[in-house]
Amino acid sequence: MKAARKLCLDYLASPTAAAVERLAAILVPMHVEKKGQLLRAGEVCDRLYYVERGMIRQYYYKNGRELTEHFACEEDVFINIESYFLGQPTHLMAEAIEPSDLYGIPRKEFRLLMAEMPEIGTLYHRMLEKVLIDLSRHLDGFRFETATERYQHFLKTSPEVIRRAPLADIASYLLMTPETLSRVRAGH
Amino acid sequence: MKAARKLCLDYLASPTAAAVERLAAILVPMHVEKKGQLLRAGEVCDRLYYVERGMIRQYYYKNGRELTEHFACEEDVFINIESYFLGQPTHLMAEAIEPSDLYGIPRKEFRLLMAEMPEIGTLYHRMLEKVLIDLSRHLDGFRFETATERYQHFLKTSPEVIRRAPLADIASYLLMTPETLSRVRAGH
DNA sequence: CGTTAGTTTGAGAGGACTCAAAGTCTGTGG
DNA sequence: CCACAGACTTTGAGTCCTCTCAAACTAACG
Repeated sequence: MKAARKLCLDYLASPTAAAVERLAAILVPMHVEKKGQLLRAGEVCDRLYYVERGMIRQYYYKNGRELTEHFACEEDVFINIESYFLGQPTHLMAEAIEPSDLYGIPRKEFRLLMAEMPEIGTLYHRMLEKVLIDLSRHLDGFRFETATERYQHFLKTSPEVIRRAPLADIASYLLMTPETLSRVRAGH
Repeated sequence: MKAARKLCLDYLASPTAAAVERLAAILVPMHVEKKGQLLRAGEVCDRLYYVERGMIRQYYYKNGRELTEHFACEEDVFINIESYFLGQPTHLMAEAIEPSDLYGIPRKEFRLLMAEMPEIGTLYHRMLEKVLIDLSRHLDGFRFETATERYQHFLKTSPEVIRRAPLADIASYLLMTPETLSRVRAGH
């Protein structure tokens, strides 16, 4: 209930009590230990996630290399974009970097709620819009920036992740090797 | 009317006649000549765009360099993400690469329609979902790929753009200099 | 048909990669 | 509570890709 209210407040100017209540009713609380897998390759992700506590890392494999695609911290919503939208088996996995408490929002129930309450439809719009903004800013940070600039920029926008996530994960997220990140960090 | 129907069919399994009609009523037809500016820096973009004919390029300046962020061709929807969602003046501009016919979907009218017809809400969801999928695939194409690989991949997924857009625009879209793209294309 | 924008080619410099090895941290079991 | 094994991070050397700067070439448009 508390999580549902927080979620609504994050995305709606003045959520109604009814919306909060109905949303709370479909939220699925989850707990994952450190290094626990939330989602494995090949599974279909039929829920959206809201992080209440901890930190989640979405990652996948490419040419035998593990690449981190996204970090989600407290109060973040994260989505397995292709799998959730298209209902396809995912190549994107998710694991907890820290012990984490999450809520899942099941796709089907969420859709039904939207059809019933336009307010929930708006909530979903806003979530997607935020994800889009974040993604497009992240992409912008890659355009003609050096490894040092990418790191500095990320340090400014997400100091929490820098502090709490393993270097190798941050490195692949910032499109560089762990060696390069280590040197960048040392100021070489 | 024809455009509204096409748009609905692109995103909804079986759009109702009412939805098509109401959508058609708010569409704003536009024509832009080659090199014509659709949107200038500092303006607020309060509409979504649907391309009926031609090709549009979204771009911005970074460190004195012009960077192409997105190409939109026939039947594509494109959005000025930050400006449209946040109502802020944009740094992202848009110009026509070819003479183009577009339709604008004004934000306010679109929102009102959504509140009235859940079907239109779904239309909007689907549009955002598609933009997200495209963006996330585009980003994936940048992770640890060489200039040659980025080009080959883009050639496969968007041969039309390669054929019709200027080399310099494609180059910045693919995160390389025009010189590098020229060499890549020549197979050096 | 000339002027200008766009594309190609060349040479040299530098950032980031790879492979390799040393050093440091962390957690588990004795 | 300490010691050791494995994971993580740092440092080093050499290579290669892509950048920059520069100039030649080509195409497009008035």
